[in-house]
Amino acid sequence: MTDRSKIVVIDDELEMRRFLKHSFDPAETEFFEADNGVEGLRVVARTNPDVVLLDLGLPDMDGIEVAKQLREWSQVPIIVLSARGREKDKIEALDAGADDYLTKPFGVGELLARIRVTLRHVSRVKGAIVEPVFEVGDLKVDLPKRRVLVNDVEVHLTPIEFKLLAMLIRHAGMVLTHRQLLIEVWGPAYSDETHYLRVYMGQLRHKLESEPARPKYITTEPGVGYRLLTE
Amino acid sequence: MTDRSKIVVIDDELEMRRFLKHSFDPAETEFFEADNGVEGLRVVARTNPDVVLLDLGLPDMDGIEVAKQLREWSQVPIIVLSARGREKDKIEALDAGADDYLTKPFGVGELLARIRVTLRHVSRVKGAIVEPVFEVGDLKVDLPKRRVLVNDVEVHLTPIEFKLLAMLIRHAGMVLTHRQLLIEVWGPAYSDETHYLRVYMGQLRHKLESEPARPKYITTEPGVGYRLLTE
DNA sequence: TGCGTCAGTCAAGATTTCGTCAAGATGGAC
DNA sequence: GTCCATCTTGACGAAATCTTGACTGACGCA
Repeated sequence: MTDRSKIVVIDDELEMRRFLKHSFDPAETEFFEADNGVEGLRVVARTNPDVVLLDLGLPDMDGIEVAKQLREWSQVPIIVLSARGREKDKIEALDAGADDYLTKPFGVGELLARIRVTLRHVSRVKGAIVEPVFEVGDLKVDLPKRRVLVNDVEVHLTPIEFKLLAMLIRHAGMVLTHRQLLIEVWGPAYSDETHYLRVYMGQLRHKLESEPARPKYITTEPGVGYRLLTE
Repeated sequence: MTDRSKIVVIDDELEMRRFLKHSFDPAETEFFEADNGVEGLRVVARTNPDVVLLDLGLPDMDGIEVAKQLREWSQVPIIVLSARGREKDKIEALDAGADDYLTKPFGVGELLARIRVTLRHVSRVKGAIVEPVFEVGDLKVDLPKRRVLVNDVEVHLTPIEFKLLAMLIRHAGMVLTHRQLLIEVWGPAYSDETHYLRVYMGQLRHKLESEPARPKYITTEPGVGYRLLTE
């Protein structure tokens, strides 16, 4: 971490953003802010920060939803800062992909210490970062914007199709087993519904491949799963 | 994480240990306990757990000290469970190497959610750092990605072929008996079907060796089994 | 030499898994 | 309520994989 750490704060309260801004040393930290969820996602996509501080009570969308959407294309550590102190909220946030949960009001010292912890994790993980824009052949996928282009023409994907494709992209080049895909996209209760995969892989190929019957991108590993080719 | 997760609890209060023990599903979790710091360090060393739950108020040494000593040789995630709620304690613990800090009393649900978060980190790190790519001669095998290259050209293996090769690689250089291979790949009921091995070793050689009739990699140990040469 | 055992090769079914199509079922917007 | 996009489910031919058996050759041994 030779460079300054980049931090994004997503919170609608101006005072909270100011308070946080003054909690960091500008010599060590680049500070970005957003006052709603949509803007927050955009800022994260643009700045590729080291940590995201996320408030749950946003004007346009729930913070949990922001965390989930972020997790579809980014591994950035998310620390939730919330006035909601109920256990249920914490569990939900953590399971949605948050890395830590602090209940307001909190001490600056503790926040900084918890940020240090997450940065420790990141430095261990680095190398597993995924570019937010995936490109191979005629296919371009901008995960944060949820846009898919084939030959520079936008293609519409349904929610499940997109989730499937995002999962394949996050592990591009690797074989993902039927089980892994089903659990990640449909949930643990669906881990045996391999038929869903056949149907949806077919739909994806139909939308993305020039020759769906002879796929260039999404290949089948018979008896095992599927793989997205990287070149 | 096919196996059960291993959890070590270091806490001097018997009730707390019992409470925690009953919070986990024994089908998913192996549970170890220690009621003081020295014993705790020993248990961690012996069991190599996935998570450590650490109380700060131990009879023989301070929990912070336990965390520091642990960090000298282990990366295992540490979640501190403490009655001390002061910010100073939290900061100290987190900077000593703890990954999270929960103030007693806490809800089981939240604890479990935070454990899930740390396990998520671990599995990410494991996948990122360990790179078990096997290489010998013209043959490259990336087990996690399930990719096999011969002369940098990808070769497709069927599920059984891949399982066989993976088994050989995990024990490269050693002789694996017919029995061992059959039990591992086909299951205990097939331990006498040596004919399967002949057929599949033939197929593997055909796909991997330049001269299948005079194999460089997969050699036969007559009457015993097969061996994958390492150089 | 003749016999039995073991290993390797080949290929024909048998079986499992895939891809495709399309008809309901579902659920949200209006 | 209707309409629309999406998801779920079933049916069936195609493809890949697995199993099985027949045949060959190598080797050791009586």
